Amino acid sequence: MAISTTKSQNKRAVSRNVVALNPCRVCHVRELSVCAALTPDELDRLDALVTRLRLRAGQIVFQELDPADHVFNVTAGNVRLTKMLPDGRRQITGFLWPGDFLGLAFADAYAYTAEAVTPLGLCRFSRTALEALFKEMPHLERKVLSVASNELRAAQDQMLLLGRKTAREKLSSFLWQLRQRSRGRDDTLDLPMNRADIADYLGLTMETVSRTFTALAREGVLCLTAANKIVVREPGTLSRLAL
Amino acid sequence: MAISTTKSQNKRAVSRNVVALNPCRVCHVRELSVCAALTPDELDRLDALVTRLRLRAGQIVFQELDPADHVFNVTAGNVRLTKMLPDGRRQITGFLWPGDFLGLAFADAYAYTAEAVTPLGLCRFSRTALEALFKEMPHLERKVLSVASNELRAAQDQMLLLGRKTAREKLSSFLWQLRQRSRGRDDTLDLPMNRADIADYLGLTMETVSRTFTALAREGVLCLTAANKIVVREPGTLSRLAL
DNA sequence: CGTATACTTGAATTGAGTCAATAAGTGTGG
DNA sequence: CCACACTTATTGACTCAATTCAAGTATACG
Repeated sequence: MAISTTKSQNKRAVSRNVVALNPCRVCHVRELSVCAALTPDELDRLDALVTRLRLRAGQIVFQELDPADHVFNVTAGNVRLTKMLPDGRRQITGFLWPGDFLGLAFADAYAYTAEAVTPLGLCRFSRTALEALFKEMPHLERKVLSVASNELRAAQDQMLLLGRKTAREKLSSFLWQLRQRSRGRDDTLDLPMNRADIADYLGLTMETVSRTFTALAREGVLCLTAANKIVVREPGTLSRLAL
Repeated sequence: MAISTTKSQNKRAVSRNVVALNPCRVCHVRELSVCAALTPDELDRLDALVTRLRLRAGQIVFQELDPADHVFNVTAGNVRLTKMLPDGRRQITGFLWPGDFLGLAFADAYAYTAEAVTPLGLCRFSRTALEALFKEMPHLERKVLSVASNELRAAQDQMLLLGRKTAREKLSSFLWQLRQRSRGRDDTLDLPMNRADIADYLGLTMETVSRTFTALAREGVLCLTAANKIVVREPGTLSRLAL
């Protein structure tokens, strides 16, 4: 009778005298996510509600205007959030990373489409179950409010970028943002998304993104060791360009 | 002994057997604001915490990076929320109207500057007092979360606008948005803000905004009866242009 | 009624986009 | 392991939407 650590909705794991590990307890992104607000016992409650999903790159988590029935936590991989105009012009409003919360929209329908940029791991919760949990765990609701408030701040920064920065400033800001997030590995950035995604995030074209990469590399600020691998050679210059 | 309806922190008004009106009870924007979530008794509690402020056009409510000690409700007039780059380039991330909530940022500092566009009426609450109220009135916290979620949706729409729409589409979207908000008066829009504000909201220059107004008027979509008074002549065309 | 402010219009410039051609990866099957 | 197809990224030449700079023209205000 081996202890399962990967299957969800494991009844045994929630029984009060089992010290052993339900998946939520050993979750490696817990401290990065809304779940950081929960006690071990509360995590057991949550574990009973979760459905774990795996998606391949390019698959859709949900589409704009779908009924907003679920919320998610990203456990692995990256998500892009996109909005489209009727003629196909696309804006990416954000990229998500492991630990990020997805589906925050207390409305009937999602306001954007969420797609897997890379192979993806997700924890899915029904909205109604989460809202029921809010009643018993006000600190969880507080945590979600603080997530919303952070997203709002990020959205305002992005409006400044989209409305007022040049192509070079936009790309520098983007790279600087990535560098801040992946505090750890020296100065090598891995870009999980392609040029078109970066362009649609920054309000540019793929060609302009490519040209700007080349220009920054020519000037010695960056070094492109591969299309998706970037070494920041002059962090100071990059941060100055990012404003 | 006349009943005061304008002075705040009126002890008499909160005593439980006074039927008469504390300012919150007769507030004409209550149903538009977070206060709509509160019962009359709860409004009395709130009334005891509020400071009412009047500002002149151009005055600053708070600045980016100020400690975020207060939250506000707009009771009259309009607010602009701005972010600046070091060299003075400005992005307006939103305009507020009577009933709107201001200061949503569960961080130490405000993420943007808030300025009066017109003469302004505000209700001010200390953040700590509000957060204490959350503990007793979870429906108030829920309401604030729903406000945050609406702002997030608006921010995403604005990112799509800034990143992907043309000048003509931007201005049409802006006017359409105003028309939706002021559902009521036929098709006359009053613009409280000047051309520079509109430009900084849409990621354009004043000149481009002005030229685009002229073009839309020349084509018969609009009529500019005064610089700040616009009659929408062809709402269908405008909505199509707005995408 | 003059002066400041806000808005409009014109002419010239330019940053980023479009269209088109290569180049560099990436994977597949022989 | 290589040849082929396919996708993704880069580069070049040209275009254009929006900006910049510079007058003008309303509008408001003491």
